[in-house]
Amino acid sequence: MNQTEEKILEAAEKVFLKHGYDGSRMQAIADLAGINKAMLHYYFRSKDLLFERIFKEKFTKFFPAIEETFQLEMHFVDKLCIFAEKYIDFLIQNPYLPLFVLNNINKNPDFSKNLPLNMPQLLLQYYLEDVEKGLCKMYQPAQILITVLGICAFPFLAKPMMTLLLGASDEDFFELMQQRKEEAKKQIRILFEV
Amino acid sequence: MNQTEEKILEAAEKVFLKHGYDGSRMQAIADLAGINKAMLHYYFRSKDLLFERIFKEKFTKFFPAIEETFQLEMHFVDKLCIFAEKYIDFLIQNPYLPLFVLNNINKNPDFSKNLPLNMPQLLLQYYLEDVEKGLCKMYQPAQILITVLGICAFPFLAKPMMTLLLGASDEDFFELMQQRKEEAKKQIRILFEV
DNA sequence: CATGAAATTAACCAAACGGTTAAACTACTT
DNA sequence: AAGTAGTTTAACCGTTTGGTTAATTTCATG
Repeated sequence: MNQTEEKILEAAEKVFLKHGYDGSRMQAIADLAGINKAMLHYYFRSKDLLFERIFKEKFTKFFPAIEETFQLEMHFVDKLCIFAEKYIDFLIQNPYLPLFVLNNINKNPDFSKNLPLNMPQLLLQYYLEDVEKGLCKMYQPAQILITVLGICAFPFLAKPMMTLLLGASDEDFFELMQQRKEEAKKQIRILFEV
Repeated sequence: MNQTEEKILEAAEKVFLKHGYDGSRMQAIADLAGINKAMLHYYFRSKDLLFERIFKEKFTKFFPAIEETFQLEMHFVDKLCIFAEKYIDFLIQNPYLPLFVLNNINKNPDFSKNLPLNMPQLLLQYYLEDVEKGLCKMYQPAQILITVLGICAFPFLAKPMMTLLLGASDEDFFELMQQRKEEAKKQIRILFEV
């Protein structure tokens, strides 16, 4: 890929993730990329299209491919624990992803509707298999998704709040999330194991 | 309070909650209030001040006063269950509150820092009392806050996502949150009861 | 009913915004 | 060295934005 194009995408990602669509300025992206504003339009035509480019990628990453983990031969609960740990690890490196994605699903649900997304159905499918075998406690499918995603992603949605409440630095939060991995697995076992 | 002032505040609340600070237009607020745009500045001077007025109120509501509930003579877990039910009931009527508040804590942490807020310390204080008495499982204080708030508030942060995932209507989501109250209490008991 | 302060409006303003244009620069081909 | 297509820039454009102004309306008080 073109070097300039890459610089633009890197800058756009940072600016959009931090300020959201409405709060982002094309000039700010250009400045961060160290190029002229006209280049943004030369490569991506419009703010909308540049944003879509970034959002699609982030949306996909926020709902990760889970086949690899969930095809393993083990109990669903164990798969969930592996997933949780990996997912939290990923979010530690992308702490602003959840708030960004949720905001833009909220703002433009019709656009998000057209993006490919099979993670939730897949997760529920594997879940129900184990429930039928009596290997996993029964909950309503919707509650499963809320609970699992909430355990993993909520801390990151609430990161600024936690910083406020606990006066925690970025390093403190990082440490907290390291511990959260164990906490998440513990909770998942308590909630789902028969 | 002045009738016009009230109309402005009602309109501003709706517009700001839906579109956020950056996505909101003073003209849109004026239109919704059915008045001239200059009136906004006549009563509130600037967009910033009008927004602050709304945000302060929403921030306070998002971290509700919990003394009343937690001063009751019962186990902490039972208090938590009462709190969770009341809080979810409140959020059912204010579903966009969590995303709004979290976004603006994130955007302007310094401003939020100056707002009064004792709910978290209070909650932890009551928690630790019961832990010492051996009436409640031991967790790290920070994890308590994340877990409890996450159980209650995450579904509302994820509302647009859930709508996307499950194709749920507003009524479906309302029904889901009614059930969530029982789910939340169940989870709290499983997680905290000795 | 006169009057003056408060409330309300239409018209306006400067700055910021996303986007365009035409010219200039770069690098490769012949 | 001339030509050419792709890249980059400075300057510009029309619109939108938050905010202001001066004039008008409203209304309680003497």
